[in-house]
Amino acid sequence: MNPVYDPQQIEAKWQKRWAEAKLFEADADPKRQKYYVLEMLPYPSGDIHMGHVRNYSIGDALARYMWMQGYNVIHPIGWDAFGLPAENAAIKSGRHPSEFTFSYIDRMRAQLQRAGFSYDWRREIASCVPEYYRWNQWFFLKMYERDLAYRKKSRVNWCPQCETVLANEQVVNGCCWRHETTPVVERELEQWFLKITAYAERLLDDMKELVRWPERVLTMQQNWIGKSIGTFVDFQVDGTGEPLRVFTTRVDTIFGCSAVFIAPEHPLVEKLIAWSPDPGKLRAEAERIKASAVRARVEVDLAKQGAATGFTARNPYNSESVPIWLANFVLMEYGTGAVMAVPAHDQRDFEFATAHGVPIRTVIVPRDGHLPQKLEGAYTETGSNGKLVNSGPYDGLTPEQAIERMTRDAEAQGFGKGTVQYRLRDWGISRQRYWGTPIPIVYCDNCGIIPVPEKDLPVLLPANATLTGQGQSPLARVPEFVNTHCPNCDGPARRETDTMDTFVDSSWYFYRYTDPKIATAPINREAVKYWFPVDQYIGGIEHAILHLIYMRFFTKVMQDIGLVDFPEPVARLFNQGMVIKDSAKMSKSRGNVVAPTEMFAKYGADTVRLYMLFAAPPEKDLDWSDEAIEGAARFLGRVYRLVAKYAAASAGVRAAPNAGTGAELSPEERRLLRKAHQTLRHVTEDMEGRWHFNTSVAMCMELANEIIDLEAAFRSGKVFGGVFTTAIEHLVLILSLFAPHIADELWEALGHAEPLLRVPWPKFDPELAKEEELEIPVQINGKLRSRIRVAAGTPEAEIRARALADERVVHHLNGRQVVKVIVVPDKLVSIVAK
RNA sequence: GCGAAAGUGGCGGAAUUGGCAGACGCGCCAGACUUAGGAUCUGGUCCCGCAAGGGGUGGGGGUUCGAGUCCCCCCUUUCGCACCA
Repeated sequence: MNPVYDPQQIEAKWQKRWAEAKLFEADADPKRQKYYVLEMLPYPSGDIHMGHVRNYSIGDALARYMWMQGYNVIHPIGWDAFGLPAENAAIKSGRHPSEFTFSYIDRMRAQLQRAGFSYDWRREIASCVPEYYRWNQWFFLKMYERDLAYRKKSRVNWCPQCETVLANEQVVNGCCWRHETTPVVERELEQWFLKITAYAERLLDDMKELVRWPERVLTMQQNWIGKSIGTFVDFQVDGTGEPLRVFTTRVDTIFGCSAVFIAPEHPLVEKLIAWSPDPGKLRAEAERIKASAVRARVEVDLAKQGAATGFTARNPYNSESVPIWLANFVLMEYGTGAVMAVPAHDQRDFEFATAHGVPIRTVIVPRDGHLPQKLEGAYTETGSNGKLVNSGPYDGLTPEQAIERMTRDAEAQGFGKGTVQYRLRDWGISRQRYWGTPIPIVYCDNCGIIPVPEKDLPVLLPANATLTGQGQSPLARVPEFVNTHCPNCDGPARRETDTMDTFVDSSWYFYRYTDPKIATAPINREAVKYWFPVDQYIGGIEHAILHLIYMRFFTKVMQDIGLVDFPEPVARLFNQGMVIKDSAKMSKSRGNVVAPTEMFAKYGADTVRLYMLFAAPPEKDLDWSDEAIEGAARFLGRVYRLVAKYAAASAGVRAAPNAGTGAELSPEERRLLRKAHQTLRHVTEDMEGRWHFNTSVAMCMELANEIIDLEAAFRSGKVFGGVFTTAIEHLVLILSLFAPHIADELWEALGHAEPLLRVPWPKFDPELAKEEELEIPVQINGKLRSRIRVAAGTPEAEIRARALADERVVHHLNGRQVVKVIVVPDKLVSIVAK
């Protein structure tokens, strides 16, 4: 055995061995309990980054632990291979995006392999190959059949940097999610949408299955779906008979309605302009309001602006006519684009009314109280503390009662109805870019929109498109692609030239892993039945809404078309923190990027991985430190030298392992075994529960320190070789979760033939882990005054007597009267004296 | 503005249920071995104090024999939502 730790040599050796032994290959086996560890698949950008290393080190520790616990572990990886960066690189260089993509995949695969992650590489997938993306097209057709994919002209978010459309989920603070400083602009385009809104209720409802998901992810998704229960009320524009429908969640306040606000884009606006005595002025006002509207979300606190239209609308509840205003804070895309204004009971309306002189009328008051003459702000009580006034037949009801009764009355009289509204919008998937899945649709002059028949899939992405990155879809300039025959009438037809959002690719990839090559269907139902659900999914919080809601949506569609028989694909989700440096996210522009490959070359993968797990608990951000990683390297070096020295010197002694308990053990031996089992207990509990790998690694360090401390005792014969061996073997075995290469190397040096992944995880012995003698603190009036040594389990009375007899305690009591003595066995003694 | 999480040595972080604050590591100090050390090993390292002792977990109050942990108020940071009617 090499006396010097050489991670490069050891890691290469074991990676080769593992591959030859097919150590990480798992096949469905009904006789064995399965476990599915999934990490978010990387985009092939060229090199893996520290965030990947962290994410995958966590997953790898878990996968290895589950293997050692005897599970049949599926642990796959693949490539989210379509997308803009490759296309942009291609535009710059004149080469094809697939060239970049595949060469990057090769490079990053080698880097992941260099890290020694326990992936079953037979299951690798890449979303940019026809064998994969044809099934995106297949899902699209299934959704089209069920009216879940549809085309409509709509105002969409356009990122001028990406030169393409973005989904609502991809707009963050008014900017593109990939270009955080580029505001999105609006465009009117014909777009394909997936009807995720049809699943809004189920996406909400099934959250009750997601008990092992982080609360904040569920909250974010809930907010994103934004369900609210309310009422449509049909006003009428006076003198025209034109209906004007508003949506409200507070119909109970409608007797306090003193205006109707409409969005500047509301279809009624054009009509009002036409009817207006001064159309020019009204149009100008509408333009002004539109320009100041909420749409420009980059602005945080928008002043409330409005313009009176000169028209009034009649409130069907009390036949009162109120003015119609254009208002910049009313959103066209939510509800009906029109709201009733109740300044007394809605803060926004209150602000607007105060600024623009709209009357404020109180219709809800505290049940046993009054409201001030002049309100400071809106009174928004909705519960039984409030009651209705000035509301005709509804006076005296609580807001809750009133909402129910008034909605019922509106329905009975035909001027309104109860409704549920969602913030969630349908998912726009059309992208005017090349490097994505072609949308399998054909436009025929005779037959209209015709889906490509299933048997004609895949619609291949043409290899020869010219990429300019400007505006239109590149596919539109490839005549051989565009021009086709109608599947229906065989007449000339044109293909859809947009490609799909790449989030479609990642909405179902984890199913494909279970049978990555199946050519007859997107997924193998039998394989999915065995392997699903994903037991543990690990990835960054940035996907809390985007990917994690799309993926849930896809699974529900798959359930509806009979592909799977469960509503949720992922049982447990974990979001790891980011890797940062100098308290900022690593980025090329900041120049604070630490390349994993360089660190692997300098320290070895084991050290980097150990450090990733040790430096912070996994859910927190981890600030990379060039110095602190040295500590991880030093630790592995010490363990290596410990075992190397021991293996060389004591071949005879370690042939007699003895991990038994009993009186024959020396105090040193008991101490060593205790530490070994405490470490095992800690790590086992950590893996099963809290996932504070940083403390697990710390425990390994403590165990190593203890062993090194007792090395002399071992040499002098006070510690029997068997016990020493047991302690070292425990250390190496536990370490294999975090630093697998060195662990296998040392395990082999200790005389074992099997790699650690195949060694059962030992059960800790609670008896051995127990402390036998304790030092417990004695407090007098809350201050620590002494410590007494007692055997574990000493009865209360004895502890009490020992504490009171303690020399230091007697000294500190100084004759004062003992009022009370609290003894917590094995923990502490607290004396109250006066 | 609303909601959530967090605030502990010079630094990363320990302290599952209220019970010795600072485990483990980094850094730093001293020493050993060395031609040398950015290798390795040993010891030390919350603050004040020679000591006895005192103080200490963002600030202030409270509950308790006992509070980093529970309660109230305030401050700061991070994240999410921000006109969704």
